[in-house]
Amino acid sequence: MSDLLERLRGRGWRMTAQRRVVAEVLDGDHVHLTADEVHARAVSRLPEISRATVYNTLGEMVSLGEVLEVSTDRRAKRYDPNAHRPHHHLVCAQCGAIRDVHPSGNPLADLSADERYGFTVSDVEVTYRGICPNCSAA
Amino acid sequence: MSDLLERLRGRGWRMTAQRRVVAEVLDGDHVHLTADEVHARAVSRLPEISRATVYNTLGEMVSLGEVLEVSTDRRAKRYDPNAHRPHHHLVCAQCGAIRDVHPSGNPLADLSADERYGFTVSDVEVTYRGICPNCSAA
DNA sequence: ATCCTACAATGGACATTGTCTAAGTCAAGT
DNA sequence: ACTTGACTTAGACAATGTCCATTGTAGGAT
Repeated sequence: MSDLLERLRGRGWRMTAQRRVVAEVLDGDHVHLTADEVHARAVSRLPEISRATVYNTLGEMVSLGEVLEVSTDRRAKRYDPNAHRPHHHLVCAQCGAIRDVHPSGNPLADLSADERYGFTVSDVEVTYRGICPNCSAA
Repeated sequence: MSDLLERLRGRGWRMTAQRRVVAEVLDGDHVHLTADEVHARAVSRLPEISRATVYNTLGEMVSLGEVLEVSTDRRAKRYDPNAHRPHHHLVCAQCGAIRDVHPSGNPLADLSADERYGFTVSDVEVTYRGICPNCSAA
């Protein structure tokens, strides 16, 4: 089940109970938990795990490129284990639900040279906003 | 000079010294100050202005649609007085410098129906990241 | 010009998210 | 089983933002 855990193990990561739990909590599709949500779920499996460890572990997974940081709102960062398929995000403006999406165009090509102001542009991040089916029904 | 101030006045905004100063500080092109930066500059003109007032005033200008909130990093929100020309942002990953940009494509059209998961998509926000000329020289 | 009153400003407490540190603990190689 | 350096912990701290009770004031009414 845990592809993420497998990949991390294969990189000589020192495996600890805490790291295992964090990786397991984070695994899955369309998963975008905040650090404190990860911590809350981790605590239910390993009650003595500390907040700092969760933050550290998430940070390491990001550095290793196994997890992406997502900032769809300006509250907490969210962590996306689906790091190996490039994608953007669709966010419900009301309830905050997030889906991974794969738009067809390439926005990098849409930025002309004179709109780059001499920057070396390397990355683009696209966030779609709207209302999810649940919220528009209510 | 202050278009922003003019527009606000024209909406029956109750004009106070504090609001005037905030509007003046914020006016201009490629301006993207954080709330505390606005506060710092406001204080130099009106020493007794409080932080809460700056936050409130910025929030009201955003509600009135005269100023945009921009979240290019996950630290402080930034406020962009250029609310009447739709645009996206180009951010230096190193020093945080921000330029307004106007890409040619329409990313909304790039999101197919089956990638919308039933959402009513109304808006898209694009952030380009790269290194600015200053930082790449250094 | 002065008075009223609703709206605005103040300052300080509080909340949330995240970082840091010093000390204790443990995984994994030998 | 030892040893060691990496990991974990708890809690203090920092940055950003919100809230509330109190005080002040802009602008209309008199």
